Amino acid sequence: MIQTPCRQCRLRTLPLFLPHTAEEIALVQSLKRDELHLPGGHTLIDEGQTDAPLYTLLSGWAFRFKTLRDGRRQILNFLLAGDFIGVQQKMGDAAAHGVVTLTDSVFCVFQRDSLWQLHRQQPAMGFNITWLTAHEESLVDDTLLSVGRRTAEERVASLLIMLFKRAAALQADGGAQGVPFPLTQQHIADGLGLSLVHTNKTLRKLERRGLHRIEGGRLYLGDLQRLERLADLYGDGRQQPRPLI
Amino acid sequence: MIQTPCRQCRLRTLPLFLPHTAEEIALVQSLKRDELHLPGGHTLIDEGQTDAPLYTLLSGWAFRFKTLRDGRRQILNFLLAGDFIGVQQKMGDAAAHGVVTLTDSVFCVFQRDSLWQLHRQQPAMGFNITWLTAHEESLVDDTLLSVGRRTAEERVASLLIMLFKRAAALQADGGAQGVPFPLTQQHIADGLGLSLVHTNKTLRKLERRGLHRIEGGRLYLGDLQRLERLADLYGDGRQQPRPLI
DNA sequence: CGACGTGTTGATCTCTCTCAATTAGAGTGG
DNA sequence: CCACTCTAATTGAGAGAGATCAACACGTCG
Repeated sequence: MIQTPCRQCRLRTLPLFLPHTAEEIALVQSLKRDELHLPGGHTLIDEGQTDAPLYTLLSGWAFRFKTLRDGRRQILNFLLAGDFIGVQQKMGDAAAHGVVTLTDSVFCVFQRDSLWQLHRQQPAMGFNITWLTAHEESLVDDTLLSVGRRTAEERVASLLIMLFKRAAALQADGGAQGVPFPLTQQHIADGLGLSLVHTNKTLRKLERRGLHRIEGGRLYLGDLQRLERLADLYGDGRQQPRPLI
Repeated sequence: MIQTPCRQCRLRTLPLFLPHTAEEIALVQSLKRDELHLPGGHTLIDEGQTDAPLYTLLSGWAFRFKTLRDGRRQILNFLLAGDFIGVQQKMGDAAAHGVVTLTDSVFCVFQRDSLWQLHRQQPAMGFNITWLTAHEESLVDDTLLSVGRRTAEERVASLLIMLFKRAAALQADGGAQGVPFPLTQQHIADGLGLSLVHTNKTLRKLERRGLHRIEGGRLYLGDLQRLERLADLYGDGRQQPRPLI
């Protein structure tokens, strides 16, 4: 088990993340219990699990989801490097959603009371976590708007744009050569409240219009402007810097 | 303008809210800038507004929403007494959603850096706010599951149950005599991603089956068990105590 | 009393779902 | 090296849940 020291965390070098003091980093390091490597397609947290710790996604892709008894599944959002997992459940609560990996992933595992320790010992980090949590909610808000009020074409377009931008922000080249795209069409469907078949047809339609291309596990956007117009997405100054822990 | 002292806040007496120390309450009081009284149907925050302060809903009902350019509207969630408003936008950000009242409402207005002051001076409250924010996200998660994967009947049933439970928790009688229900069918439709007409037909269908009744601005549930089964809602230990600030 | 907001209902229409079948690629074992 | 199996993508056809269009009822209010 290779332990990455927080001080040398690859994520810290990205412009996306806030700088932190040595004390802050040392605190985070002291709370880190383990590093968990999972292959793609594996369960990190089961729906209803009661004892899930706090995680951070160090590398890879994953997603949060909920299901109905008969198996209908809704993906709540996709998780990329730097995202938090498990802030929701207070100690003792059942997880209200499951988490599954899309790719080989590495998670930092934190002890259960980390959230409290962080707040208590470094209020500035606590404040950032509140804000991060609120920001994650706003991602779900966006999806809810899509699923509730956009047509299939609009939904697919906006999802592609969102994922592209998030993934591009984690790359040095900013997505010039496309971004990794490990989702199957079933994941897209479950993320947008669509059926698999209709998702496929919609995707093909957009592709034939030259709006995007998915190939070899990578996503390339053809005409961002046209996609954004289709999705009714505002030019979008939303892409905020997200502090790491 | 009547200023309710936080120490005597009506909400504090409800079992729903956590106890707080005198220092905590004093701090909150010191950060409170104003009290805002709005009639029903009024805008508290415009979509895209950049300078919204932090609010707390002291009494009344409101909702958060987003719209597309052509006017399609999605209600993200309904706000009841005790809810926070505006944690999302960091200072300087544009509000990602609008907020409008459903009934005459009273808001506590807090200065912009309150969130930070709370974290800095009372980390325990900061921690609670993080958790509250995460909890609010889980409400949106629930709605997303509904809108993405439930049929119209299931959606309506689950919304009625959710609102009933939330409203009942704010009442002394726990909803035995029904709960206030200030939504129009258009609000329900916009909260569930349905059309107005179909919402009406679905509502009538459930009503004819004796599952609920809306009358004189109050909601009465006929058969909670049957409604929950219809909505595919789990018995639900979810109703957590929510700390007030 | 007319205008307006809200609720109700019937009649289409259509977007999306479901069912079914086919193709392609990756992996496995003989 | 080749059947065999599995998963993912693709496409057509028919069905259906929910949208849209249109009318009307009812209460409130200026």
